[in-house]
Amino acid sequence: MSRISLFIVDDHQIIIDGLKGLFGPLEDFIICGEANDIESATNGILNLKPDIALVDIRMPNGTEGLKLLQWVVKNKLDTKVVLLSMHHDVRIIQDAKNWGAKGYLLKNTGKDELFHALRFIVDGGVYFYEAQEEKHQQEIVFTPKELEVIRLIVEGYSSSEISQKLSISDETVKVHRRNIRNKTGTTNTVELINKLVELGFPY
Amino acid sequence: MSRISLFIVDDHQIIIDGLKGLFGPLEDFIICGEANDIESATNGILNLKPDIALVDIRMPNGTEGLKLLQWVVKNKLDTKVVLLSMHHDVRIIQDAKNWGAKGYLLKNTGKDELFHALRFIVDGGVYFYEAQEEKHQQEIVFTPKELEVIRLIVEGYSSSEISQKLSISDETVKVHRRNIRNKTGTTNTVELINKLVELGFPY
DNA sequence: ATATATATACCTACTAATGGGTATCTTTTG
DNA sequence: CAAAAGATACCCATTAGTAGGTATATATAT
Repeated sequence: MSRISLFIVDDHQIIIDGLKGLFGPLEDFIICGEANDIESATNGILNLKPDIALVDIRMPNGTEGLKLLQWVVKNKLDTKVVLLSMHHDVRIIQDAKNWGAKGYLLKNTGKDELFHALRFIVDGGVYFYEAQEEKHQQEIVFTPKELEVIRLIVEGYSSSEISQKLSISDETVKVHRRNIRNKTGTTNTVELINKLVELGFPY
Repeated sequence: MSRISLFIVDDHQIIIDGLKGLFGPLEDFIICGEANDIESATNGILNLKPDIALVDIRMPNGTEGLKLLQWVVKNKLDTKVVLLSMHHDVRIIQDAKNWGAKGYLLKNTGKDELFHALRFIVDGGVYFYEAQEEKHQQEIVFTPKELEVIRLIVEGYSSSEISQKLSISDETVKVHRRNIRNKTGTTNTVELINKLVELGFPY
């Protein structure tokens, strides 16, 4: 049986180098390529046809890891995409599952769990990190419309701008903002943004 | 000559594992310990007396790496502290230099530069990353008062709260805010925060 | 089917923020 | 010394955000 070929995509070179060091001593893995951005990644994956692409979700321009995932799926490539993230983000995990990712791992995952997950995925499994009921802070659930509003708030748009983009009244936007503040226990937009970061939201 | 002992502090286990993999094959380095938080780090450094502590600046509660640096310096330990960061942040680099750090490296530094820097530091040098005149966006310089105001803005305080904390008029705070917005080319607080993140500011 | 959740939109009232202006005082720099 | 930069504080006007209310329609779930 041939070695499992890995392609690593991360904008932080030190993580790529670190993963190389991690996988170097292993008999059953080989890192066949790497990329620091999406364009290089698509080229590399097309040419090298790796078994697995290990992709950092958060890159300079938002969740580009998801875009790469979508590209792989749309092009019907055999490469299995495994996403790496700093945070446990239920929404992104759901998106990733829906788009056909084979795994979602946190960057503070230990190497043994990483190896286990990748071998499991190559054998046809999927491996998604699930928070183990750390319900000391009960999960905040936003409605779909609230999520749309949140994404525009964090971009810096005002309520009237958001109302235009969503084709609703600015009064409605204000209601959504109020509900979002109440759900998050915050009293102004900056506090809200800090809370969202704390929840691992913007990545 | 004995091997250079390294102690790694990072809240992301995968980076620790990655660095272990990186240094594993090297004859002249040995990783003698690791920690995911400040308390474990102080214990480990006290007991193991490593030559170098490689410390992630940004941890869950702000720039804790700087706190660890200060602790090492205040306790007059022989361990040399080298800071790792995601961003090139002139203010933090200056703080780090003032507090006696021996180095400041970006996480997207390649492994060869990392090795070179650490050997250089062990030999008595210092190694601070300097942006190589990427003056396509000219550096934004904030006055000391503006920096105080910025740090309170990003915490979520209103102008009147900031005025109380700084014992100045809220009208003066508004002036500082206006000047800060003008310097950064932003028109509201959320845009400002996004700009600051882009500049690598809050870490 | 009735209750719940979601989305919509309005109301009032108040506070905060933004974008201008002028002016004074101090410190630093040439 | 004169000029520039920094910090202070006020003026004006307008927009934006916060905090509460009611109300309606629709879809979802018990």
